[in-house]
Amino acid sequence: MTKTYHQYCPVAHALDLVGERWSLLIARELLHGPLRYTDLADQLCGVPTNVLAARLRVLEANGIVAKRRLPRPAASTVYELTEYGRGLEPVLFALAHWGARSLGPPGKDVDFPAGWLSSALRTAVAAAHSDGSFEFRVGTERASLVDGTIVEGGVEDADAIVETDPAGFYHLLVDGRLEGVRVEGDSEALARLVQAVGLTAALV
Amino acid sequence: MTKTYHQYCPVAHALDLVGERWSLLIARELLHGPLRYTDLADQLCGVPTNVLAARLRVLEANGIVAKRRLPRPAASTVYELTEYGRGLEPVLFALAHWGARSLGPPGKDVDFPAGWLSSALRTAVAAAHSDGSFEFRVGTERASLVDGTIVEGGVEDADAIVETDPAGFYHLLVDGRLEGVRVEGDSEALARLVQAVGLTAALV
DNA sequence: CGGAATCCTCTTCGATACTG
DNA sequence: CAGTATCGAAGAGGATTCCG
Repeated sequence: MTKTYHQYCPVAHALDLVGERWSLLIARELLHGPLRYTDLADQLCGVPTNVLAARLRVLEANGIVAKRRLPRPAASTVYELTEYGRGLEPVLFALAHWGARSLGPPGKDVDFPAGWLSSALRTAVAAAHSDGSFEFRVGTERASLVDGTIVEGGVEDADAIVETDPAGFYHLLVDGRLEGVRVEGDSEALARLVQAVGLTAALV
Repeated sequence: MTKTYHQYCPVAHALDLVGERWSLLIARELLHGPLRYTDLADQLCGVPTNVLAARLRVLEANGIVAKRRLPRPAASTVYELTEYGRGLEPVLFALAHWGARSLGPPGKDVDFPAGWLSSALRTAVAAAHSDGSFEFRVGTERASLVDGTIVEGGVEDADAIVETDPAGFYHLLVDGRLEGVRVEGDSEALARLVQAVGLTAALV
């Protein structure tokens, strides 16, 4: 790395490692699991190929990302986070919590990738401790929260089933607003969940 | 801002706001309180003045920083974080926790600004809940931790008094190592504190 | 086809000098 | 004190090309 802040400070040092453009978004993608170079480039959607290659090189040199050659028959290489790299999860959660407030609800033109709901749910409730089971239905997506852990798809005997659209889901978890949200079952449990998430966003 | 990631994602949006070089370090400085332009430039130590001006302009436009003209007799302007800007604290704490691990202990050549110890202590125990009172003595610095809140200077009847140098302080809180650390009083309470901090670093 | 390296343009950065 | 102006160097963005 040629450009460093030259400060003895953990924040400055962290930014020396992952503060360059695209680096944290690469980490965000790799948190979901290993990815090939091309898939990474696709999902980041807009990163120049030379920049992606340069970032991966630096991240690998700093022990944040590891390059692994798949055994057989795949015959391709994947990039994955090291243990230290996975330590970026709370950083990304904190950024997401902070950014969500000013992001605003999604417009109708936003198209979400498959599986977005469970990711969004995981990010939202990351630091909140919640009891009970909840099933969320947004568009064709299904994801559930069972005693604090995320489950893809529905769940039997959920305490509450929450059905809404992406904008309603946003308002529910970011503002605590229930407009456009249909709740079946224990709406008080949901209210407690929302409050826990909201408190987290405010406190943590 | 002319350069955005164009993604509907809270992380990408957060980085659109504070992902540019120097922005988060500006926020870090302003977390301690309002600062004048020149003091900000001094403490960031190396930021080009045009870049600092540009960052402040963007941060202000996005409601993260506010510019305020001091009433009298000071006749100068200060920059301070808005409420939304103060929401970056957990982001900076998360970055600091993550960065500390690979930062390594300070060398003898590092010179710390006055008051660094209480800041470092606050960052280290940010998310840990701790009981008891501890007084830390590092060089000429004194800072204390009383039932989870930071106090500048010493404290009476501390459960434990911890005396060490900056490198020992680093190892104590980052690695949980006690080499070069002298403890008077309840060393078990200190061990619990260190464990809480370490768990936090690993989990959160 | 996956995984880049190259070329080119444009913007930004860093350093210094200068001004209301 | 609080910035703006200037300028060379570095990095980003976009398209294309190359290699196994």
